[in-house]
Amino acid sequence: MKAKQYFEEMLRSALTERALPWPEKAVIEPPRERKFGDYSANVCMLLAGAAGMKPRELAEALAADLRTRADQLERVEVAGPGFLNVTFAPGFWHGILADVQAAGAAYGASDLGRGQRVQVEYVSANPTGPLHIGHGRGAALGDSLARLLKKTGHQVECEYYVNDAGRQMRILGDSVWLRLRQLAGRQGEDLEDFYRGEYIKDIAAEVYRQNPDIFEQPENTAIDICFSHAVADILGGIQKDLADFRVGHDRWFSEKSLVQTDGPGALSKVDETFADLLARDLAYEEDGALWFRSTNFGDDKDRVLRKSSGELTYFASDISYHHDKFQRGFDRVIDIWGADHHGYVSRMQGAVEALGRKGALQVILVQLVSLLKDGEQVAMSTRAGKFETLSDVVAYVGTDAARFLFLSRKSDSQLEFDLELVRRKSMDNPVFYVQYAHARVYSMLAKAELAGIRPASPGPAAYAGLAGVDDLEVCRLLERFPDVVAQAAEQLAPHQVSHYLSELAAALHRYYSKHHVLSAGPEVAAARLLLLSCVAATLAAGLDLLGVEAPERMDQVVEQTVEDATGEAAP
RNA sequence: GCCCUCGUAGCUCAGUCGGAUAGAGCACAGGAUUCCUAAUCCUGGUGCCACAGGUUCGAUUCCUGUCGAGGGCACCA
Repeated sequence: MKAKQYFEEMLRSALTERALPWPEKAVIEPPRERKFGDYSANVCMLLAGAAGMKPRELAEALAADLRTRADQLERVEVAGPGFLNVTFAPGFWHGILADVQAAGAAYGASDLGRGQRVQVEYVSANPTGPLHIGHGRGAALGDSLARLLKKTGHQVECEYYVNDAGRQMRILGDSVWLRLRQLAGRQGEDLEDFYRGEYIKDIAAEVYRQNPDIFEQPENTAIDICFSHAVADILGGIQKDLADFRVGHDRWFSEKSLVQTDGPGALSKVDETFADLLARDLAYEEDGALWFRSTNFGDDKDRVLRKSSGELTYFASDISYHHDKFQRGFDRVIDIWGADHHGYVSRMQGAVEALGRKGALQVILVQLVSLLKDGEQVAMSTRAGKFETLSDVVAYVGTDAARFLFLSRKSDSQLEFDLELVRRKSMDNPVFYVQYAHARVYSMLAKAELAGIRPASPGPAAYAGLAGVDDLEVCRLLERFPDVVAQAAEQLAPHQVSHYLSELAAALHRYYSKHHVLSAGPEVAAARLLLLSCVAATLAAGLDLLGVEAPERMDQVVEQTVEDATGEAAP
C-alpha cells in the first residue's frame, strides 16, 4: 500500500471516531524538510474550529490516536502551527522494493482513468511545409501525455488533423504549379502569397519528372496534379520527421472528409453540423453568411461559419471535426495548439458546449520555442536559417536530448532551446545525467554477474542489508513515483516526470559514490543490487513516459548522436 | 482599447487544492578516483518570489489594480 494512502486511511478513521469530517482542503504530502518526517497533514489547522480546540491540541489528540492504531508508523509528531508529521517504519519502505520488482516496467501504473476514452490531437500542422521546432515541442508533449494517460488507465487515441482543404491548399497547388512553369522556362510571375521554400521547387521538379506531359493537360488538371503530389510529399515528410522523433499518431484525420459528400444530394459532415446548429437556433443566416451564436457562450461577437462567398471558415470545419470526435465516443478530448491560437480557445470551447459536451474539451497551448546557438538567437523566419526544421534540429542534438528538454518545462512558458547546450553530452544536460544513472546500474549488474553475485529477492534477508539511512532514502524516492505519474497525468504536465527523474538519478549517483556495492560482501552486495535494480526499473519506466531511451550502456548513446550529427554539419 | 499566458538566485527553470527557514541545475571557487564508468560525488551564497492592496490561522500560490515580456482580438488561416 502507498504511504500516502495508508496515512490518509488511518487519519480518516481517527477523525470519524471523533465525529469530525474530512476537510475539503486537506493535504497530505511529503514536507519540504526531511526533519519533519515522511509525510505531513494539515487537517488539524483546518478542523480546529469545528472541533472546538486549538490546532495543536487537536493535533496532539489525533497523534495519540494514530500511535495506538497505526503500526506502520514509527513516529507521529505535532509541529509548527499544528502539522501532523509521521515517519514510517523501515519495514514499510523496504516493502516498496517488492512492489517495484513485481511491477517491473509497469511500475507507477494505475487505474485512475477507469477506462475513460480520451483523444489527444496534436501537431496537426498544415501540410504546406516541413515541421519546425515549435511543432517538435507540441509533438513531444502530445506523445508523452498519451503515454501518461495510458499508464493511468485511460484508453487513448492520438490523432493528427490534416488541413487538406481550403484556401491554403489552393495556394499550395498554385505555388507548385508556378515553380513548375518557371522550371520549364515558361512564363510565371511571383504571386503575392505563395509558398517560396526551396522544397516547393523540389516538388515541382519531381512532378515534372513523373509527368513530362503535364503542359499538355488543362491547367486545372495540372494544378490538381501539383497539389496532390505536394500534399502527399509534404505529409510523407512530416510522417517521417515524426517517426524519427519517436512520435506516432493512431489516425490521420482529413479535413477534406468533412467537406466531401458521398454522392449527389448527400450531406457532408459540415452540412450535418450546420443543420444541427440551425435546428437548435444556434446558427442563423444574415447578410448572405451563416453565423454561429457564439455570444450565447460568452464570446463578444457571433462568428461566421460560411462566408457570403460560399466558402467555409476554418471555424466551421473545426466545429464539425469536434462534433465527429464526440460522435466517435470520446469522453474527453485534448487539443494541443500553438500559443498563437489562444484567441481561438474560448470560441472553440463555446462550440463544444453548443454540441452538448461542455467541459469535455481541454486545450493545451504550447508556447514558443526560441532557438539559440551559443546564446544567440537563430533566425527562424528566414529561408537561409539552417536549423528551422525539426529534422535538422533532431539530427544535430538527437531525439532523446530534444524530447527531454521539451518535456522538462511546463508547456505554457516560453522555452529556450540552445543547440550547443542540448547537444553537449555533459552534466549541464540533464538527459545524459538520467540516462547515465540507468546505464550505471546495468554496468554494475553486468560486473556482478561475472563475479557470481545476483540481486537478492525482496524479503527480510535482503532488507537486513538495506537498513542504512541512504538505503531508506532511495526507497522513499521510489515510493513517490506512482504519485508523480498520477499527478502528472492529472495535470497534463509531463515535466513533473522529468524533474522527478533528475532527482532519482541524483540519488543514484550519490548512493553509488558513497556505497561500494560489489566489495560489500555477498549478502549486502546482493541486497544493494536489488535496491539499485529497482532504481533502474523506475528510471526506465519514467523515461518511457517521456519517450526517451533508457540505455544499458552510455557508448550506445554517444554512437547514436554522433551518427545523427555527421550528416548535418554545423552552420 | 479589450482578452489570454507569463514575471521566482547572475543564467535556465521547478515549486503539489494556500503550509513550516522558497529549491534544483548551470556558471564561479575549493576538494574527492590503489576499488563497481569522474558523463560522477562532496563543500561553499545568492533572493523586495515584478510592484501595491485585499481575502485568512497562514499567500510565491487565490482576488483586484499597476508595471514589464510575449501572444490574441477578421465574412484570415
